Amino acid sequence: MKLTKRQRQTELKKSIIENPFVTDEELSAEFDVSVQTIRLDRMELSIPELRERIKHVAVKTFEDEVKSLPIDEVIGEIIDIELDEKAISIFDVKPEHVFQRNQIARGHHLFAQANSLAVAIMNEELALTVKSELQFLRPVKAGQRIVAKATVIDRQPEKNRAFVKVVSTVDQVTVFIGTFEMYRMTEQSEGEVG
Amino acid sequence: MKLTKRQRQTELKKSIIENPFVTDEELSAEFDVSVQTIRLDRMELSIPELRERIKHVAVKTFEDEVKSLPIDEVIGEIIDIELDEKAISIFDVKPEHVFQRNQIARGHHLFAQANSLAVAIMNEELALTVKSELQFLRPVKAGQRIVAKATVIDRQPEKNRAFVKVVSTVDQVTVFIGTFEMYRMTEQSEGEVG
DNA sequence: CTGATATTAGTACCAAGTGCTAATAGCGGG
DNA sequence: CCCGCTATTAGCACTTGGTACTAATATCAG
Repeated sequence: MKLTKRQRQTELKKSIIENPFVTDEELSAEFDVSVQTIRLDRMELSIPELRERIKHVAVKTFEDEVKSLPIDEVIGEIIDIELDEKAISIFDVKPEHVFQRNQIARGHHLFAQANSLAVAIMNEELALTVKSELQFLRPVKAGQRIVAKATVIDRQPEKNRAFVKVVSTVDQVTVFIGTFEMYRMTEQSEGEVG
Repeated sequence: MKLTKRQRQTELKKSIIENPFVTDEELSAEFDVSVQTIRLDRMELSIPELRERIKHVAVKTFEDEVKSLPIDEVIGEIIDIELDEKAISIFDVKPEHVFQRNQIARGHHLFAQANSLAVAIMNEELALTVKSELQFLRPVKAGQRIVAKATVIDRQPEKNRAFVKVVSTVDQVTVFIGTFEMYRMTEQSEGEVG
């Protein structure tokens, strides 16, 4: 005996999920039934035709790509700054900043907020990050607001260096700590850093 | 005057890149030419038909999904991966990634590439970064291609930890080194990390 | 005015379907 | 053994979004 209708439909579903690019004709060969039977099965299971399945997959990923573009100019909004001393910025975590699977913010957004704040605090035309140590203490989820507070903890003007500590909190709970060794870039030495 | 052939083809290319789901008929309306002209244009530009374009997008993401890791959420493009061992990704630095004043890439892009590669290499549903140490050795400019190589240097399965080292180079010159302490997220402990 | 290029029109054909009708197969109960 | 039911198969017209090809027309430049 070939397979009961029910069994075949179960397997059909699996097959299509596993490989959405399969045609009715290929499925008809796989299950040794007519193409019409496959089509009836798809109808009963509400499985769309090949082209619609492909399109669906494509639209999904296309939208994902559009979403994953961000990280543009300034990350977060600076709400207070005293150059060379301290600065505060806020960053609202939105759906596009988190892992889809568990809604936890991806690390580079926390880093980006902290790092751009460290850059901003430098009273300099431009500053570059040289070294950094980070601790991701607690996961941050979509909908939460991260408050990052940066403080200049050490200055070495002769070496064009400054050290900045950034503590990020959500509802007064520390979620991230980063220390940044910053290089003050003056106009005569644009090329190298290390 | 409508548009020259050349102008139209340039715009056509843009239109299709922006929205690969557009049909020849829609394009013919957009540019006020016949469907045949659109088809000739596509031929000259070697742009495949709608269904092939959609399929291409779908196949791309489907293959990514089959590898079943958050590869679709990686910054940069993964060109080689051996789960739990090593991985390589490339990231092309574009104008939107650099400081306008001196064309140097912002640090968080280098971090994002390295960190997401560290996440991808973990053979795990989801991994989170716990700690990280970074060195920005040389500035990277727009137009350059960063090659990041990640290696798992230590595993502590009992603690759900792994240590990943990422070295990023431009033209064989090391520009960035990062070490990441990663937390393997298993289904029973979803909540806390620190 | 002649040629070359660009554009449009029209036909036949294809893949992978939908939607519909109709025929047939297999089996179980009375 | 026939009735009724479900399952399966077959066939046809039609759809989308094209390809491949031929032929006619438009436009412009020398």
